[in-house]
Amino acid sequence: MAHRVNIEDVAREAGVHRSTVSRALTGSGPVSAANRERVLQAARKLDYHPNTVAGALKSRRRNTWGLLSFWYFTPSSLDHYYAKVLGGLLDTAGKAEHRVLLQNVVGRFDQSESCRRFCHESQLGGLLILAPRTEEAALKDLRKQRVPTVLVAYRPRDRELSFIDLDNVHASRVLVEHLVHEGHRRIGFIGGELKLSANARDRHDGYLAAMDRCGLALDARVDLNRDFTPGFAVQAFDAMWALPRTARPTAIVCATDRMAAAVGDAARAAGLRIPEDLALCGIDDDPIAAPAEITTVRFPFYEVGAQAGEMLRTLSEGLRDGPLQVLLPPQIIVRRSTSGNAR
Amino acid sequence: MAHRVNIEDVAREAGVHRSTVSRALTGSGPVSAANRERVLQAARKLDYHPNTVAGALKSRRRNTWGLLSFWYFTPSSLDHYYAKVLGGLLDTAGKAEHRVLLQNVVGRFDQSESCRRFCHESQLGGLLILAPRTEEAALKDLRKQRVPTVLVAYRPRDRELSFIDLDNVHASRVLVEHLVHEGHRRIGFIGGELKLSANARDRHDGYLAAMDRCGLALDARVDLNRDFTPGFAVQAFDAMWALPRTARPTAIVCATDRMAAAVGDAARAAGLRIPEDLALCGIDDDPIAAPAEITTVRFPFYEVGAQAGEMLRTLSEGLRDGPLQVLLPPQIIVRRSTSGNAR
DNA sequence: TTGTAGGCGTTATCAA
DNA sequence: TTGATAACGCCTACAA
Repeated sequence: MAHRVNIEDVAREAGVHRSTVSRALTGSGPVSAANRERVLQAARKLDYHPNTVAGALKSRRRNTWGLLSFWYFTPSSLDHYYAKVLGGLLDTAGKAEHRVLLQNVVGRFDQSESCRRFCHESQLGGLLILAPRTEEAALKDLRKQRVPTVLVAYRPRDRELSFIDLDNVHASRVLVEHLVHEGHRRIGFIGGELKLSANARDRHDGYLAAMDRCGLALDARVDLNRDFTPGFAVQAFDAMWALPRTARPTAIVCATDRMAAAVGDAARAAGLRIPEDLALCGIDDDPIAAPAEITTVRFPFYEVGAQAGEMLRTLSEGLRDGPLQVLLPPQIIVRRSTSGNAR
Repeated sequence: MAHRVNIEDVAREAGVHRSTVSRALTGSGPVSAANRERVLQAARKLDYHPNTVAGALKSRRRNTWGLLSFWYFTPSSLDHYYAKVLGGLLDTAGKAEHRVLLQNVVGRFDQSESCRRFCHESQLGGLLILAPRTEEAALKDLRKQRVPTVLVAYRPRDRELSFIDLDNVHASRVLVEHLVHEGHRRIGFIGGELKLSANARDRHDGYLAAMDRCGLALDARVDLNRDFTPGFAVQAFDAMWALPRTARPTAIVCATDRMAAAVGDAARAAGLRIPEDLALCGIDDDPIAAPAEITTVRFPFYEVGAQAGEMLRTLSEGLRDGPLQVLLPPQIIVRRSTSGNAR
């Protein structure tokens, strides 16, 4: 291993004591202008970069944030979501002069143990947890650690935990309102398993809330929920189209873009024109949505990461006592599947 | 800040000296069975996790790898690529008991300075650089640092640098051979700017090599290269279709899936059937390729990250003197756009 | 304004 | 096999 230049080398080069070098470079104390200049020159000449690891050890300042994920990097369209969240976090971390350390855990694991190990071993100043499913029991004893923790893209039942999540209720609400604005009155919904998935529930709740707010009647025959597969979506569409003409919806909100795309294909195969005979929209802004020209809502993943970082900063500076809880609204993207005028 | 249990606490609890605790936990020296047991119990009881930061400082062992990226996390389909590479790297790092530290630099920057700072400040044991374009000049003096460095998804001119990249030449070669196998003889190519982009050159080179190997004649009128935009792809297709009937290609390899999709739309609009009248393929396995049913090649991004990690390990253990240079071949995915039988 | 001394938590090197 | 001691590179009192 080559010799790494350290603070002592700079001190020798500049002809001062190492504590003067430290003060000059961190600005943590008084230094004469002449000495500061000498130190800066020496540092530049020797290409000195302070060892922040050692610095953190002494100063007990924790300038590293950890991102602990329980993620399967399989061929899945969700990977872009991971990357964008990370991008936002990295930007915020950079501005706050914090490093970001990653750990991914797959398979069987003890979430609580993973968190504690990660925090302690790496001396984290903050922890972000990115997991499709989070074991809340595991998180309870996390608060005993004094490491600020934020759950990303997961809304815990325990109201004492900080989290940032996407507002799925808002998503379907906005879509229904858009459809109403386009003149639709009979609006159907095709969604996921309400009992198992909080996402499915939220997206469905938004539909119900918007229908209610707009004064539209609900009809169980056009509000079908089972799972997020495109296959079910097509079945649901077929069932709706088997209804008497006047009972059929003129527009359908699907819980995902992939479901909407599948319904679109089936509808076209049945001779329907989109959006003239049937308007369609989905949720997620999946890569499939743009080429399929499906109206959807896009979640601000980058913002999730960026704000998660801000939350850590707020929490660690003790600016807030209680937990921080944020829901980010999605942005609607109108495409041809709901509007003849779009694009 | 709450008190963190340290090695001294464990020593007191176990009734031994802290150096015995260290030896017992790291296995770096002799410890009696009885004492080892006592130490392990005490550690478990106190929920002790060694501060790896302090340990690394003393032992001068560098157990952190850095991933330095120059990446724009913009709404781009390339983000899934970043995530998959990262996934592979994290898995390898986990197995090697290394942490992964991230840094992303956007905008104007001095790559050389970024690298040195990152390595030194964070005491990295290895550095991965993930950048669409890498300043090679900046990397030259990186070798003076004794930090093992691997360029990811970039093939430098300087043959002394270690890198891992995707085999773009192989990609188009495989596609041409597939088309020949399907019976095509007149195969066109639509690609990017050969002067500016190494990717564009490689993909074009593979086309030329495969045509040559298959004994097929080249025709400059059906080998058009300008840029990677779908707009250009459509122009190129129009130009090819303006040719005399016998000069037209029966199949076209596009340098990207997005270009292929655009050509497919234009061709269908012109009344052609895909693949009967025109076979089409692209490269990248872009999210658009599956729904558009376009034959393509998929690059093993996860493998890139995983192998990049292995390369760092090899380099840091000094198992190899020279640079490590790896090209990973893509995998062809046959879809309807080239084969009536596919799917 | 500067230098001295001590310690952050761990591991390495001794001597016992 | 164990314990004492000295680092690692830096920061932070405090004293000069």
